[in-house]
Amino acid sequence: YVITASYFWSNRDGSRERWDRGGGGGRGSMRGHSSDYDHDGGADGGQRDRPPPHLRGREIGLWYARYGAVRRKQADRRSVWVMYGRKQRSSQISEVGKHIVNTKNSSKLYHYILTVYLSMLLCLFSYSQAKDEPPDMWDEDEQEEDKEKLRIPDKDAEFLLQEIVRDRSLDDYLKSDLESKKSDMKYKEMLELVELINSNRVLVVSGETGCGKTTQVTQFILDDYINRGVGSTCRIVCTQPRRISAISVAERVAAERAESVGNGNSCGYQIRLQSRLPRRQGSVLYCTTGIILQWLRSDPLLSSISHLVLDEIHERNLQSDVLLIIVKDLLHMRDDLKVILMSATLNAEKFSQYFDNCPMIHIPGLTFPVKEFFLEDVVEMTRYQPQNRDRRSSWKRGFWQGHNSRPEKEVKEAEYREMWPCFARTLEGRYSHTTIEALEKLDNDDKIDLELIMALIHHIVREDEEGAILVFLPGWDNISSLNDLLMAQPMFRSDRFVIFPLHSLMPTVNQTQVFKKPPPGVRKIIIATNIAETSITIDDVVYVIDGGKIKETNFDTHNNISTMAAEWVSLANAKQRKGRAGRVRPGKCYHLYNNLRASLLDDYQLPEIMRTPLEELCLQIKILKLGSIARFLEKALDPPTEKAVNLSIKNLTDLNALDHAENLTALGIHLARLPVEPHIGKLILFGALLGCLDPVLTIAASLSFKDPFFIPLGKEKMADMKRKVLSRNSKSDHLTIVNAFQGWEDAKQRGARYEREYCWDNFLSANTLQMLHNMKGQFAEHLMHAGFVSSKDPKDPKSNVNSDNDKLIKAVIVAGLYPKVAMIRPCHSKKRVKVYTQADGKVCIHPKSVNSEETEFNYTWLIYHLKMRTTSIFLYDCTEVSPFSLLFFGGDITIQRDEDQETIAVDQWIVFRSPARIAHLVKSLKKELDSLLEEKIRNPAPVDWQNRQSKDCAVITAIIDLITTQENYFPRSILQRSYGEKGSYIRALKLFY
DNA sequence: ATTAAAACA
Repeated sequence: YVITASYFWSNRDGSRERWDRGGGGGRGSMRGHSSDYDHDGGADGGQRDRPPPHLRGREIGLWYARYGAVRRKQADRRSVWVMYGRKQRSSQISEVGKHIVNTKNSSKLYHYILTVYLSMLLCLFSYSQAKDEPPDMWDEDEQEEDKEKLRIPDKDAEFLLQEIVRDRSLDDYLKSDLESKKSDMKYKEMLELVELINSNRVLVVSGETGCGKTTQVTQFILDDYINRGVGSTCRIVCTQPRRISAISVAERVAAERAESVGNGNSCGYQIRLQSRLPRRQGSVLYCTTGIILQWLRSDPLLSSISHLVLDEIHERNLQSDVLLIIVKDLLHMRDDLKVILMSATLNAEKFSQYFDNCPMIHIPGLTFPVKEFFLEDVVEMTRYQPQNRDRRSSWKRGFWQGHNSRPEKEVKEAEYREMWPCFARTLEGRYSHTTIEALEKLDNDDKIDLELIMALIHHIVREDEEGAILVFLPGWDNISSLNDLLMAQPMFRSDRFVIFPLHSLMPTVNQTQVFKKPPPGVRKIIIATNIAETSITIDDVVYVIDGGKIKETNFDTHNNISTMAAEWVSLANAKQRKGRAGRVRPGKCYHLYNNLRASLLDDYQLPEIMRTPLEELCLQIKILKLGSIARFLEKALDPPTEKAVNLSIKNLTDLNALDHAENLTALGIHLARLPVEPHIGKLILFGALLGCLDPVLTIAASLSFKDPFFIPLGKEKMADMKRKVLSRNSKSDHLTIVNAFQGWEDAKQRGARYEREYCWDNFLSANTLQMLHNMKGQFAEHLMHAGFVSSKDPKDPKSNVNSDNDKLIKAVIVAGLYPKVAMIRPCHSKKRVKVYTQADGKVCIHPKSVNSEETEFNYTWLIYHLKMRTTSIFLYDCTEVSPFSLLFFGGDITIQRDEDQETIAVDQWIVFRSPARIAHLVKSLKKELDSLLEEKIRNPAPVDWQNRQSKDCAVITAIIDLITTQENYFPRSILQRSYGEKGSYIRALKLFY
């Protein structure tokens, strides 16, 4: 059963506030007079639900009357057709009530459509559009408001100083208005939604962003409980995919309820390391999905929760998919739990089917209409002629496509090629010949045509009204090129334009400037990645240029490697991008792909659970005691492949986190408890055991979150240089971060001014550094609870006796990240060294790494964390490590004679030449260390560094001494010989001494 | 054969 309701509450409160302040452009209340009266803008534009401030007395009443009529007309018009289901199939609803509508699977499924009109809700709930901006922008806005007031003192004075005389007609109007709201049928119908929730255990609520489901549904439930006098039994938790949205939604809801967030009020939020909790009973909590997954560890039934609302599940994040599996099982154990799933319209049905065809209710969004154009329209209107390109790009595409794309994509591509001639014929007559020719040319190029985007921007600037332009591109490269192209033209350099590149690595993501509406006559152009699809919302965008591509990571199980490549967007992406143009007024969206391509786009991107390594998830499944990993994951909405699951289990077994019966080992339990992936967890444990906690936690935090460096556009080389300086010749990206972090701590201690200066000078993000700092605290707390350290302070001296020992820190990185090892082979003919891994053969050090141009290494081995295939296989971060660190903290040691050489090898492939006598000594010392570490893992206790007699201390200090001083005993390791074998290039390297 | 998508405990 599908139940469809239409709500007509004002969803544009946010835009109203903006217009009030805007003054500059469009139909602002400050400047509009008559225009506020004859109000098509009342529905589509400026003022939404309050009369303009310059109206007086009776005029206000008249305004309300008129405005109400316009709203109702709008509501009627919109309610006639409710878009429903995939591919814009629509179901007609002729009247309020229940109708049976036939949908796709007509033989199986009939849908009840219940329409609920709630147009008057706008009076009861002041709702405004959820925004995802960082909170700091609000401060800016308040300043704006102040300025605005100063600028137009007479208007304010007029409002303030007017004489108040009793106006009986207004009195009557106000009274009847209030009563009609109270008794309105439509308000009662709102209660039907609540009843639907009360009478079903699972409900799918579908609606586009901007329909208000996130802020309203939770409040409906809560208020219903309170009204029925059972408010104390209601405890609603609503999950959000992003930290910022959890906070901003909680703030909005609190504001609607005239309360502050948290403080034991009715609404609060909780995200990692930050919370403002509401009262325990009769409240709504917004939290990130990960929070719930953590709760499950202490309360597998979530027994105190009455309603679980999962928002934005259509995004198909790893965590929300996992929570869905758990919730589905949880319903068998908790018959009093209510689950509300909130999704975009496009695939809401799928969630309903997953929960045994649970009821669905649809809430139409009320964003402004956005006119869509496709490539053929864009070419026609710009009369664009593509340049002939050299053929190298298509050769390269062909070369990598087989490697980087999923097979389904290739099938789609073939289908596209096959249908192209037919499609081209349908264009004839409707489009000019030059356009069709241009389309054919464009079609043979896989790259996004930035010249075309330039032409389109020119066209918009020339022909269209004012309003910001947002361009979606897949990555840095494109953003940078388009920025250069624009900046090459004097027109765009003039003060009539402001251009913001937007990318997670660029400092612009933190600038409030980006969100501000520019002064009149100035056009804002934003060139962004998909960061502007969901994470960053810029309200005044009116024109969206959708480049049509998006970078997607994937996991290639065949070659066992993560990949990233630009792919065609999904329909969901395209829809989301389009929606970005309709936030303040009707907008336009230009898709840079043709209609044939559009018809072949996937509905959605592949769910994350099918694209990512699953090790961490497997540990979570085990610690939550959810049974067999494979059987659990089979229950997913879209299960990962068996191969991917088995690979993860194998990796965990190799890591000694799981035994062969798939049970958590002692190590596995510790790793599962730490909120990081298993390799990072191991890194953290070793940092604690070897007395270099603080720097190692910095590395762990950075690897599991992100590194704190910004890269300003156009200053890439400068940023590289700054990192190189901070590396202090450590030949390590990881120690570079430690140095940067310590520098920040020192600067911060000297004062806020110095902190700012330090971050600015070194291209560092203070926000990220602060987050890393907080995460370190969380890790240390875990370690203390587990018993590995005696203090929850990462900087406690007892945990940091060896923290100044860089060689030891590098060895700890080996202990954590092994077996992610690469071999360096100096290349004398060329500038750069060559790097190999066992499984991939030749790889490259990513140019961002401080080691990318390094030629003088002390050792021939690197340890890395992130390896990904893009145009080549890159190691994104790496640290040079010594043979002893590999011998002691790497895998199994074998000693053998190999072609008249006595050798010692780690896991058979990291081979060093060494006399058998020394090799056996190393092996037995390693054995001591292993048993000591195993004992420590079984019975965690801080190492007693004071008592040199204790066995712990003796073994560990011996090894630390060896690692620290080995150069004094052994000359530099030298590559002696290497030979290739099937699949793996290099097998042997020998330590010469 | 020189590069960077997003997000979370």
